[in-house]
Amino acid sequence: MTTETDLIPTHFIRNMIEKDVANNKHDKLVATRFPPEPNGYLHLGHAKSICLNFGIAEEFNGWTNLRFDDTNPDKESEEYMSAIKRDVDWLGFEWKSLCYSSDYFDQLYDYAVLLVKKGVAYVDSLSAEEIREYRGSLTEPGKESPYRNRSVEQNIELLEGMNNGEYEEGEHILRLKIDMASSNINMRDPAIYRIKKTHHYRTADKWNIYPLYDYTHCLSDAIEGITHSLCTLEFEDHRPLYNWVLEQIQPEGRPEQTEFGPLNLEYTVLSKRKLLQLVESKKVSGWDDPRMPTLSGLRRRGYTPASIKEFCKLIGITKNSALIELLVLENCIRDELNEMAERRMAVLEPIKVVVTTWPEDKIETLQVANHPNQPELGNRSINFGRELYIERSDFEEIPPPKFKRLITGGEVRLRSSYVIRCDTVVKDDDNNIIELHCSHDPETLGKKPEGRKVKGVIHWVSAADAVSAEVRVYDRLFSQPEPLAHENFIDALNPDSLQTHPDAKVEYAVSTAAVETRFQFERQGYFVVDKDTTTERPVLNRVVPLRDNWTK
RNA sequence: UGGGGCGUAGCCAAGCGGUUAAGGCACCGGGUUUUGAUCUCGGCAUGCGAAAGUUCGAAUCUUUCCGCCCCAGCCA
Repeated sequence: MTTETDLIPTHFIRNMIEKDVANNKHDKLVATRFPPEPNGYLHLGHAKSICLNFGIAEEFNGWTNLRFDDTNPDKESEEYMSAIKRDVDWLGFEWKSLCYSSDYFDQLYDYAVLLVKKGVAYVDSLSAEEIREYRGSLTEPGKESPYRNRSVEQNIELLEGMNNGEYEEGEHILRLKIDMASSNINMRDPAIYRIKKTHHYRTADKWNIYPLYDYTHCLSDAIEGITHSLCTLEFEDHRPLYNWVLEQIQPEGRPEQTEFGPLNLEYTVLSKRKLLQLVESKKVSGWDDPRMPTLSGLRRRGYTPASIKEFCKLIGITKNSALIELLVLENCIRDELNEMAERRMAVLEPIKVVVTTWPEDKIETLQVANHPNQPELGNRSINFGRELYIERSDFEEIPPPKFKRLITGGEVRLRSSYVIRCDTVVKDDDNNIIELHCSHDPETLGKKPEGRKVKGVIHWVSAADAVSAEVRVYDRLFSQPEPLAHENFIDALNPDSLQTHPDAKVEYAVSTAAVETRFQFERQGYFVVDKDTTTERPVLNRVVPLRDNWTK
């Protein structure tokens, strides 16, 4: 007997939080936040963070804020914000408050003035290049800026001037006065405010200066009363700075940062910058291209929220930078759709079959189960007639070994229907197969044929009822398991990641389905109705093929 | 050659000094099957990056070594 707790895998962050709650830390409150910068669409890496942040808070009866870390108006936009909200919502998580770092700009500025007055922040007037030189290197300490010891009055005046737009971008910058010789480069007087005269979509033209991440993030966490600030490993080196700022300012909240390993997935890239590059260079149709690892791409591909959450649960939370096999993701949606999706038949590359033993105008309506193991999903009617379509690849004149489908003179079962035998192959002048003339055995409907075994079963659609559709078969976006290991990841793109079947034949019951309806096309895989679909012409995307243990 | 992390099977991942090192995926083999699917049964680390050491006892503690990742944005 499995219990709820058996299903929740344990990990170091849950262990830590359990301990915190047991020790009455933060009054037993677990408050987290998901803090994306609105500079791109959310992807699977974010899904991992979303599931962790929202999931763990939910488990401990706490709450989670959705916070837009909007401190760099050059790269951010409202389009990204609404896409992010839509995606988090689609996954099924509810945020307690919708927050914006920009809502704290006044407070952040007051804190900055406070730091200047305390003598732990100063306005530097070195150029960006000089600052880089002064910063030293990984092995050499940095040296102090000549502007480091300006008086408080001077610093305040300069800071106000920066804020009032009296200086150009790059002329001055506000830095923390920490330690230019620190072995941790983040502590070598990090910049906390830069002049940027960009219009901000929320604060308009109020500010000429914008705060930087290290300064903004910890304070935003504190202001919101976040208890557990969970982020990825690359911020580990920033934790001392996170704590330093909070100690200086002593805001009410005492959030603590904990880092976990990022998600890497084979045959894809999980980096907003890289994904943006794919979008801008038109290598994909957009952020929601079904090949993209974005949540909107996965959604269009046919993935469900449950399948993505299941994936996040399976991969676990550790401090390893795990590289997950693609099939783990694929199995998640396969398993769900195997349970849920109604079966249909569709022929992607049709070849016509004429059942010569079937009367010209006879139509037989067959009742077919929508699911082999779930009778509650009911039946549907499909017609059998003299002319049918079968898959071109299901017929071979010269069959390879162990071929279980149709061959000249051979028999095969038409799924849910009769056994047919191929008598004649009709070809055109160029030796292309035009159609197959077959005969059926009327004694084989719902019965095994007598005196012989027919081992193959193939799918089909009746020509009279078939609806022409466009079926898009997607494959992995990259042909290399680690695209970023290449000089240029663009070179690792899979040229065959999309194969379109413009004249597929689907049974009628597919053509009436709503966008996002998912089916299993028997023997082939799972497919979803795309938003490009029209009443005249259904468009379907392949989510994932069925498992295939025989080809290799 | 500075700092911060990480190394348990092909891929994830439990394990926190005490029987034969959880589990999942993949893989291999058997059964069922009108989807070469599903389902089902079984197999799959004398070994925990390596080497020393502590201990009656080590994946777990110590030391050294090796490998991989991150950090020198006025990005987040």
